Amino acid sequence: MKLKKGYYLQEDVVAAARGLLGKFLFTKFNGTVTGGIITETEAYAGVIDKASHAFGGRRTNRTEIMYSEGGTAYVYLCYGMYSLFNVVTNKKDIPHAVLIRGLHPMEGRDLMAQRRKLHPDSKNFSAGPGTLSIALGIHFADHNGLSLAGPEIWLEDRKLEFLPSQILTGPRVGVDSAGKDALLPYRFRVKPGVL
DNA sequence: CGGCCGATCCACT
DNA sequence: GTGGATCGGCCGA
Repeated sequence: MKLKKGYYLQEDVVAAARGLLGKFLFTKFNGTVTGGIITETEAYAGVIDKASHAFGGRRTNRTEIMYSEGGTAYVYLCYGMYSLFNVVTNKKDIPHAVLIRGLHPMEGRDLMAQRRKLHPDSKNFSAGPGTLSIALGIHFADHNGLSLAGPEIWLEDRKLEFLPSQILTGPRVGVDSAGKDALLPYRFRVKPGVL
């Protein structure tokens, strides 16, 4: 079943990020569903987090989406060519977000492979934040600000749980310029081999 | 308006 | 292990 609104409203974005491991992420465009199990996430803790786009309470056209109510998609362009998909959490005006960094394909594998221009038997064709969005067909120009309660992009809880021993925790990727905040253990991923 | 830079990926060495 | 691709957002002038 789809994740309830209450899940997205939780105040602890780090707990939310950890909790999203094992949840399912789906997209449905042009009638075809693609998606799978979330295997890697990172928490971005809003105004007090130097690695967050909303650090210091910055509000711009781009970051405005992060101030939406939890349960909204924040999709932005990275390095000029990759759409990165985030789940906005917490109540309106608190710009928390969870970056989805890895997906284990479960449905629509053929279409996902086709979008990636890879063979369906390929491994790891949705294993990074950029490739994951390509595989799911998510694009910053089309899907930023979309509600996760809608028919195009949504998350489901299928009662898959990981043991603490199956989860790795560590510092986030690509945030070296965030000073002390770059060291925070806000990255969570399912150990290789578990799935 | 100009310049810098980024929550990345892949081909190539 | 390294560097190029590629362009919107942001900031300072």
